[in-house]
Amino acid sequence: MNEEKNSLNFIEQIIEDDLANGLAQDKLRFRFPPEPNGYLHIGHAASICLNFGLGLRYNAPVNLRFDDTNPAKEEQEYVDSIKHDVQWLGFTWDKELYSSDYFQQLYDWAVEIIKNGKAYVDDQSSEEMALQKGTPTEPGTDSKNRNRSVEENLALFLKMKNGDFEEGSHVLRAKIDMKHVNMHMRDPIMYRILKRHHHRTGNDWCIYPMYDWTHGESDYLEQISHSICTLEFKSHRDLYDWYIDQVYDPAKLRPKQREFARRNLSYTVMSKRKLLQLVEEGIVTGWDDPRMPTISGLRRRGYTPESIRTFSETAGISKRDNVTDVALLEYCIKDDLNKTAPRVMAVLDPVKVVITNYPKGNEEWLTAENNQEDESAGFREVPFSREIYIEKEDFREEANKKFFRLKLGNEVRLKNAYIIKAESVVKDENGEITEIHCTYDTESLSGSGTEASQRKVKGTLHWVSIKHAVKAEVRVYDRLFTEEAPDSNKEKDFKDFLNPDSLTVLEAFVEPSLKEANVLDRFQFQRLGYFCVDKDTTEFHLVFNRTVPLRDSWAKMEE
RNA sequence: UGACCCAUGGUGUAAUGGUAGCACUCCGGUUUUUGGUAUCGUCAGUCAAGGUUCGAGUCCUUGUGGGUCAACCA
Repeated sequence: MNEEKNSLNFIEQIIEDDLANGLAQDKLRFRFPPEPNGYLHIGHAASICLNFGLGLRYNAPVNLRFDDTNPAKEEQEYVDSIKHDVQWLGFTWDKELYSSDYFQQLYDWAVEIIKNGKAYVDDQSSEEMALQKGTPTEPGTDSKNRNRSVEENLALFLKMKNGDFEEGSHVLRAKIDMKHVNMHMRDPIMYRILKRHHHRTGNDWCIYPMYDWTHGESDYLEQISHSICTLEFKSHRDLYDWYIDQVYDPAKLRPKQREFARRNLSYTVMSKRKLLQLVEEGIVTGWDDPRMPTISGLRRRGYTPESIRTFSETAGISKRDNVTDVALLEYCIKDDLNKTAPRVMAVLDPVKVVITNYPKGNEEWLTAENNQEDESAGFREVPFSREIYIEKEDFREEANKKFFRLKLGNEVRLKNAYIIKAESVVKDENGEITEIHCTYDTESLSGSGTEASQRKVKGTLHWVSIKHAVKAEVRVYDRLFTEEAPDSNKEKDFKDFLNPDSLTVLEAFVEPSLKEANVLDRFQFQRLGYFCVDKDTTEFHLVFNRTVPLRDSWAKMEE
C-alpha cells in the first residue's frame, strides 16, 4: 500500500494555492459547525471527515462549533449526541465552542455598524419586507425606515435588546443594496426578537443574531482560515464577505468560505427536516433506528467508525450534485468486518435434521475457527448432537447439479463437523417438511486428519445443535425507500416511496457462545451476513440487527 | 425571465494543456470446509457544436441539460 496520494481534492488544492501564495501553514485552522437541532447523518460525516481530515493532514486545529443562534429549534440533547458522534467517528476537536459565546461581541459590533450608518432598525411586517425584497429577476425597493438617523437606530436597537418590543415587531437590518443582483444582499436581517429561553444563555438575550451575521464573524473571531460549507451557501458568500469587511482588521487572518456538494446516498433521504419527519411520524423508531442514515442509526446497525471514514474518503468530494450508491457504503462495512468480525453460526429459518446413526444422548464440543481471515482470533467450541437445525433453504428433496446443498441421497459438509447424507424426510399433513433424516460419516470430523475428513463434498452448511441452541430475535433490514432518490421526484412526496418491507423480524437460533455477547458486538453469521447485538437485548432476550448480508451469488443465479 | 454553480463509464471520484486512471456495481474464470473472502479478467466514459493550439476532458464561445438563490431557519 502506498499512502502517497498525489491527487488533491479541490479544497486541498485551494489550501495548497494559499500556502504557495504566502499563507503560513500554522495559520491553518478549520471548524465543524453543526446546528444542534437534530442528529448527525452520513452527509455530516463527509463534512466531519473533510474538516478533521484537513486538520490531520496539515497538523492544524479543528474546532467543534455549535451554531446555536436559534433558541426555538436547538436543544442540549442534540449537542450531546453530536459530540458523541464526532468522538465515535474517531476525531478530536481543538476547542468546543458555541456561536452563543459571541452574542455580546456580535452585539457590540452591530452597534458599531449602526454608528457607521450600515444598519438600521425596521419595524415593518415581514410581509411588507418580503414584498420589497423583489425577486431574483426584479430589483427590490427600499424600506421606508432605511434612512432613519443613527441616533434613532441606536435607541431602537437598545430597546429591542432590552425587551421593550414584541417578538416580530422589529428587526435590525444591514444597509447594503435593495437592488443587488444577489437576493442575500438586499438589506438582510441581522437580528430578530425572540423571547425564548436559550439552551446556554438562558434568558439573557431576547434578540438573536441570524446565521449569516453570526457565521462569518464567528469564523473571524476563531481565526478560521478555511470555512467549508455545502453548496447551497454559495450565494451567501457575498454577505459573508461583506459582514467580515465591517469588522476586519488587516493584521488578522481573513477567513475564506468555500463550498462543496453535499453527499447524497441512494435509497434514503438526507435532510434533517425529512429525517425528523420520519421520527416524529413513527415511521422509524427514533433517530437511531438502524434504517436511518444517521450516525447513531448506522452505529446501532453495526457500522464501524472506520467503515464510515473509509466511505467518506472513497466517495470523495466535489462540486457536483451526486447520489452515491449505497453499495459503496455496504462494501466499506463488509470489507472492514470481514477482517475483524468473529464468525459464528446462527440459523434464521430453521428446519430440523435428525442424524439417525448418531448415538442418542451423545454430544460433542467441536473446535471452530473464530475468523479464517485472522489467525490471532483463535478458536471456540461449538456443541454438536443428534438433532440440529439447518436453514430451510439449504435443503431440497430434489435439485439440479447447481444446488450445492443438501438433497435426498446427497452429501454435504456441516461446517466444522461431519459430512452428512440426506436419507428421507418427515412431513406434516400439509406436506411441509418437519424433519430431515440423515446419516453421518463417522470418520469425517473436520480437522481430525482422517482420510474421510479430507473428502471434498461440494456444499458446506452452517447449523446449530437444537439442544444447545439459544433463541434470538433477529431484525433484518432492507433499504428504507424503494427509489434511488426518493426526494427528487417533483410530483410525489418522498414518503410515497417508503419500502413496506424495510424491517423483518425473525426468531432465530444461535450457537450458545453468543450468550456472552454484549451490546454493539459484531459477528459474522456464517454464510448469512454481519450482525450486531442491539441495545434492546436483555439478560433473557437476545436481539441482533443485520448490518449487511454477505454477497450471495447463489441467490443471483436463482433469479 | 436574472445571477451564480455544475457537466468524465450504471455510480462516485482522478488526470500542471501531453497515454482518460482508481473504487463500487454488473458479468465471467480460478481458489475455497462460508455459493463469503482472496485472486485474475471482461464490459463500460470526457453533454453538443464551433474555436485557440503541434496537441483540449482541461482554455474560449455558443448551445443543451441539471442545480442553487426571494424564512424574523441554519
